[in-house]
Formats: sequence, structure tokens, C-alpha cells
Amino acid sequence: MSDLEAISLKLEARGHRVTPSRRAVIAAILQQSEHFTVDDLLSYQGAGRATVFRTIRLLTEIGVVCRVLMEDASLHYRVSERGKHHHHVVCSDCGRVQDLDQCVIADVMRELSSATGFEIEGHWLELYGKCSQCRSRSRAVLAG
Amino acid sequence: MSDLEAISLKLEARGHRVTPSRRAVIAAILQQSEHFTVDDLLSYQGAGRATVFRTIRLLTEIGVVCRVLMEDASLHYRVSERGKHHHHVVCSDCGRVQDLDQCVIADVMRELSSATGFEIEGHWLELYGKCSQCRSRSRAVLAG
DNA sequence: CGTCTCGGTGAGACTAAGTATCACTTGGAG
DNA sequence: CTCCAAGTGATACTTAGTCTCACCGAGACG
Repeated sequence: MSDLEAISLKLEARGHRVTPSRRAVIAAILQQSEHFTVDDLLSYQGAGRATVFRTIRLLTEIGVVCRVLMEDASLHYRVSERGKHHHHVVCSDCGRVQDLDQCVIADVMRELSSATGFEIEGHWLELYGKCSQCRSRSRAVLAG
Repeated sequence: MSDLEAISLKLEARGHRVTPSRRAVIAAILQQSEHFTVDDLLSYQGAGRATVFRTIRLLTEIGVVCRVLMEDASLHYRVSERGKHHHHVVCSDCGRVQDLDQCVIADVMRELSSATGFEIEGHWLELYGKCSQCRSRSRAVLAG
């Protein structure tokens, strides 16, 4: 089963129609590597601006796509293999994203709940750095 | 020394002028409680839109103001007593913010660096929940 | 004293990202 | 086949912020 079919089924299972416009948006999303903006999708045609935004929102709600917060606080999107809560490490050089399997700060948050008196219910966590490839590439340049 | 004076000195120390417009923006910021948007400041007059944005940016750069990321990914601002890197817990009911003294995930990030092969250089972390007051208030209502 | 220069300013145009409106279209249940 | 709620697209609007550009004004210099 292709990714497109899998996502279509997921939509139908939730009572949403799988229209040509939505197919086009999903196909465009599946073409993207790593993370993308809605603007990246608009160049693919097949659906109007509003529909692209609506479809992204829908896909985000059903967990097919997740939001990636960039260092400048702009929002990007990313196909999410894992439907559940997770975090990302984004390479600031090449843009590669690595998903973290589980929420790495669950323990920290439990501690903070008692330390602050807050009942912590949610969080944003996004990490930035250089992936191993970009690190070795920059070392090579320095050595070169 | 008033907060306004202290901030003025900080600006001057960095070679920036302390103009009437900037004073007005700083005064407006000091009026705010917890976190605010640039729009909240615009109602105070005394400086044009562009200048308010420019001043906020300047104050953010010198650490007088810090950015607070809301759950919907919109940016708010907040007077920062601590110039250095820190995180916030934001009450989703009343908006109260609690600053966390040190970066609570420094250890986690060290672990992740070795686990992922990324050299982690930065991160966004923002926490949301209910503060103790809002919790007891909602318990009172339930019991009421 | 004049004048020059450069940081700062304000009005307003522009941009980016996303939402709202509203008449139109269409998939698919009956 | 018909009908209607879901979906669509054009376009206007909103929000948050940047850019442009003519102008202002305080301090350096002569």
C-alpha cells in the first residue's frame, strides 16, 4: 500500500472525503524531504491556496503531518511516521530532521510539576544543531 | 534606580541612543504584566508602529525582553529579569509566567548529543500548565 | 556659529502565514 | 437520479513583522 493510499484510508476512516485536491496536496507533501512550508506545496498546483492550508491543518489534526518549529519561530511541517507526541532535532546546516522516539523530557517535567506548583499539561520542545554528516563535512573543509 | 533608568543605561552602554520614543516603549513594556504582544504596546502611543517593533527587537537583543512562545506558536514578549538563557512555565488559565532559573534540559541535551550524533547547539523549550492558584480555584468550583 | 553626518523616526507600503467569506461544485447515500 | 453536506477556490482580510524613504536632531568638526 502506498503512502498516499494509507493516508487516504486514514482520512476516510475519520469521515473525510478523499478529493482530487486533497490527493494533490498529499502527493505534494510526500514529495517533500524533511520539512517544508505551505509555500513549498503551493508551487505544485492541483489545489488552491485555501485548500492547501485546510488540508495541512486536517493532516496535522489526524497526525499525518507534524509541526516543526524553526529557530526563528517560524512553523514548518513534516510528514510524521509516528502519530504520537515526539520531538525533533533539526540540522541547522542541511535541514535534516531526526525524530526522537519518545518524549525525552517526561521525567524533567514531572520534577518541575512539584518544584513549580504548576500542573504541567503541555510543552514545546525543538532542538537544533549540526548532524554528523555536516559536522564531518565542516571538519574536512577546515582540514582541507 | 528605576527600571526605566536601568534599561536606559544598558542601551547607552551599547551605544544606542535613549530617545523619547524608546523611553515611551520601555515605559509601556514596564506597565505590562506577565507577557504581552507588540499590539498591546501600540495602544500606549508615544512611538510609531515600526519604532515599537524596532525597540522590542533591540531590547530582545540586549536581553531586557525575552520571547515567550505560546501553545499556538504565536510569539509573546516578557520583561526578563534574568538576562541569560532560561525557560518559562505559562499558566494556560491566567497567563501567569514562572521563569525557571536554569536550563532544565542541559543534561538531557548532552545525552541526546551522543545518542543522535548531532552536535546540539540550541533549543526551544516552553512549558504550559495550570498554576497552583488556578488549580485551587478550579477545585473550589468543582466542589462548590 | 554653521553644517555635516549618522542614528533614529514615522508613515505607509510590503510580505508571509494563515483565516474568513461566499458562491459554486461534487461525492456518494438514499 | 437527486439532493445536500462536505469540499473548493477566488479573494478579501488579519496578524505580525520588515522595508523604504524622506525627514529629524544631537553631537563632532571646522
